[in-house]
Amino acid sequence: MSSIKDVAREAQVSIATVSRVFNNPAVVSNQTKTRVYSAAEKLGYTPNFSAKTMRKSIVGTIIVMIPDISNTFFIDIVRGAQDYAETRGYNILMGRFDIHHFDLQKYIKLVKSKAADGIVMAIGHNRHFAPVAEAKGIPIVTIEEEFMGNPYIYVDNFEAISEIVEYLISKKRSQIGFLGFKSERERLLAFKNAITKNNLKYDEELIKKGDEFGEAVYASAREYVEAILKIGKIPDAVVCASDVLAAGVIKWLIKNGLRVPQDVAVTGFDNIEVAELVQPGITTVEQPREIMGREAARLLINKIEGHEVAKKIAFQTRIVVRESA
Amino acid sequence: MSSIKDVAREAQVSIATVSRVFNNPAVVSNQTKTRVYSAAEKLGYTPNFSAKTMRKSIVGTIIVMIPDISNTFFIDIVRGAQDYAETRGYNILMGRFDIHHFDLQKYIKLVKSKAADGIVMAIGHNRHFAPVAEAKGIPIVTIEEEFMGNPYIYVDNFEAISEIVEYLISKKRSQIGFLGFKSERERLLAFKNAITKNNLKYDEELIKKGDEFGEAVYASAREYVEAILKIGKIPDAVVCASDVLAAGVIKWLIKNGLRVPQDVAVTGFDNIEVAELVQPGITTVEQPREIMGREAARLLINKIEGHEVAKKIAFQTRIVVRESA
DNA sequence: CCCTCCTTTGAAAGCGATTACATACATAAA
DNA sequence: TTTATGTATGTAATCGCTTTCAAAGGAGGG
Repeated sequence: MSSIKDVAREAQVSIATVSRVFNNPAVVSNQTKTRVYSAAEKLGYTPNFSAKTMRKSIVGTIIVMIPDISNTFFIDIVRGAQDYAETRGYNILMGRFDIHHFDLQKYIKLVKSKAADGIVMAIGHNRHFAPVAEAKGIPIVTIEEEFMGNPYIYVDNFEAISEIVEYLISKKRSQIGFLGFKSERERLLAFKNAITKNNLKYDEELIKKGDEFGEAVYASAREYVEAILKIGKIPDAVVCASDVLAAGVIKWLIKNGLRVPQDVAVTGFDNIEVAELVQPGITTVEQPREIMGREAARLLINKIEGHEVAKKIAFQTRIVVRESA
Repeated sequence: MSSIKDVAREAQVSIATVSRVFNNPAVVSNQTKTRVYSAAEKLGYTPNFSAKTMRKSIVGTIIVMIPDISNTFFIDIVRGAQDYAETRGYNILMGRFDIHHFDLQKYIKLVKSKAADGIVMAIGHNRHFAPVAEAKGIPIVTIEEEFMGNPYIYVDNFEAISEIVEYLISKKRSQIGFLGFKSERERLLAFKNAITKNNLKYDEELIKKGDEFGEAVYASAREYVEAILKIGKIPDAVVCASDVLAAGVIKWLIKNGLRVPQDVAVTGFDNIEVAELVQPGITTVEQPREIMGREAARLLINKIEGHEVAKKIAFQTRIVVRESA
């Protein structure tokens, strides 16, 4: 590939002038500018990225880390972040973490070595991270959970779950079960709180906290339905901590001859595509995922560029009513 | 941040020695090595990425471009690519293209400017790309479709659709409809071919090629079901070009009082999570998505590193039978 | 004891750009 | 005409690292 030197020679100017043409065109005369442009064109010149960032302090790349679940929830966050990053001239490097890949250290290293400028960690609720000494001083923004005092974006789970429970109560449901993963503990706490606040019975037998990761969604829903069928205690509503769980529960209820929502109402969480695709459609809680991604990117980039940023930003959820409840 | 110079001073050696310790430790004595290591540790030294790649020809980053649909199909490809890339020490830069973001040029530029080494384009079937002059000479591997003579990974849609049609015939279905997007034209052609090959009637009224992008899945399925209901010609099976379409079709059939699969069998394509979550589960065609992603990354990285690579690699699909057919 | 060879290290060039500083020339002000 | 000011360009230092080449010192062979 041709370098700035080649262009300089071709255009018969110094390399400084060539550099100016691309970075500060205002200061160079029109005549030279055209000479340089056509030389660059002729040689197919593209400025070398590494050389540039070696002199500049900002690289123009941010890392977005998401858990390794094929969950549209996180994908939308990435999309939002990317949309925004683009407008500020930043690229997105995909990061990942799950039980198998706990690579925070690796990404921190990428930032330290100036391969990227900072990290958005889409943590997900109640996945906890021990502080990492090396992470100090590098720009980080998290989603859903605080991490080492860095800014974060979140939604109020307590309020959301509370709303959905109250919605069910308004529909005359009184025996309400809950299904979620352990990692969604906050949603369970919120559920417990909402139940007792409204003077309903918090029935441990109708509660299940799955232990698993990723693939286990389907099995977990099935086990839940089979368990309540076995003890013969059928709730008139089930609050699920995610839409996929809700879809699974609906599937197994119907398979066992129960009607949704007539016999059992089911609610989800997240409002991903699935919620609309299944029959009956799932009543769920919508979180502004893309916007959360955007905001995370915005905060991060502002931080990178040295501006003062908010400590935390909360977003409102919204109940989307479909047929399942 | 501290540089190689600082470490050199701290360890009382030359910068050349420090560099050797990190790149070619075999040639330096144990004594010096330990001195350098502890100096590096003490100063929190991380080699600067840009400086390094300015001297080396390989950056260690590949771009994976996917269409901007929240489709787990593409996400799995990215995951596969990332899994593999990691083992070779490469990172993934997220690229994107859709009607709104046709940014191939931008990514090509990233490669030309040595911010990345090459591109995996997860094109998707029958999305066509006009050749791009600038793309010449840069390492590219595509998925599902050939592009400018570059290597590509694909599955045989013809065979897959043919198999699914024959499976339906074996289940005594004879009036078979098709629903797909325009972009899935090859699957439609394959469908047509399979129908006529088996001496069934290819009935235009039972075929719908949606025009839309992204969000339109749900509406498209609904329109299809309403259309066949209106003309009163109910097929005994519907082949859908994707699982989300199939889920939508099932939903609307059930809503209109039809039974799946008793009245109408429905098949999908891709075997994404949804296929298992809905009731009835969707009989579909599985593509080895992650593996395709891996292979794409492998081909690309080999190409980047100057090895000879295959021209194209085909993968086998597999029918996953569930309840919907 | 001298010569050769090997191991270990340092000096310095160069990768491709940005940018502070200097210079040259033209123009406006005195 | 002389001086001050501004515009356009060039020179050279610098960013952090890799790598070639050379040199120093020790070990082994004759």
